[in-house]
Amino acid sequence: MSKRSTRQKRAIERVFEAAQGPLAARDLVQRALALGTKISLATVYRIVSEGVQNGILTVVRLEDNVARYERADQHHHHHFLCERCEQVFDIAIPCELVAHHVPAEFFMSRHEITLYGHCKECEPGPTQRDEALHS
Amino acid sequence: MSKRSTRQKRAIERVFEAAQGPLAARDLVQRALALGTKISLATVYRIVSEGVQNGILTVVRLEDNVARYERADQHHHHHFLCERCEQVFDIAIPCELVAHHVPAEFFMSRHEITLYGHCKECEPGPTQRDEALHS
DNA sequence: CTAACTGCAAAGCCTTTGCATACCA
DNA sequence: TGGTATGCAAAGGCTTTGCAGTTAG
Repeated sequence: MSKRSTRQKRAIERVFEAAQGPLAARDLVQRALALGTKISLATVYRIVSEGVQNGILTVVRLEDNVARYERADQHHHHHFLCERCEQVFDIAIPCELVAHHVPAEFFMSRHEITLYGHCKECEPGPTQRDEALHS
Repeated sequence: MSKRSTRQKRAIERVFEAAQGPLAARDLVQRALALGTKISLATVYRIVSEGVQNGILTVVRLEDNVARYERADQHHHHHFLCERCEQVFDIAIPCELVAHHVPAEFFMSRHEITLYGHCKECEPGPTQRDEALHS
């Protein structure tokens, strides 16, 4: 459990409050910095790991292989990854029927639905990954 | 494109033919070895990368942060990750309605549905991760 | 004051890559 | 034989951890 309230923890809390979707460790560092609080990646990882253990945060892992974190106190939702700007957005999809189609030999504790594509701001074109490859 | 047929490539092909679900790089090495073909991790990664580029294979990334690969010539399906034995199983779930619930500001190119839980062989108990932590 | 926390740098895991060797055609 | 493919080891990206210095209470 968290014993002390520090500048860094308060900054991360504020960042999560303002967030529209799950955030990666480096996003958290940048946004904390934007709020005027310097914080290291190591500390971010320590804070979010504790948050996950406490059940305050959940981890979201999509295909791009970076862990993102979001507050656990939201109602159930799903995620959309824009493959151009690499942002993740929260999305709601009815999913009651998922549970009804699990074969009998499996015991499901939870599910994830993830959509991939691009968002409104991102016109069709090269992905950020492509850009990086050619720079 | 693949220019030559080598022992290693043939072994990996055979492994994929026998597979029941997506396989991680280290699984591919082990199973090729079980078929009597020695192969390095580097070569496995090169072979599957090429397969993905050619559209012969697809990548499956779940929450445990390892890339798994499977043949692309299967009809659409989803995945179940047993959090105990860390095996991934193919599963079919009707998903037509997913497309109907995408907000207008997103353009979806594909989706993933992933189930987490445990399989029949794995009784409830500590996960493999837990075991590793306490050994 | 002192236990908890932070930052830095090093290490770990998965994956990719450079380079010398092996091998298919 | 010539060029492709492989294996090893080193490097890269994300995440974790050890340790010394900092800070909350």
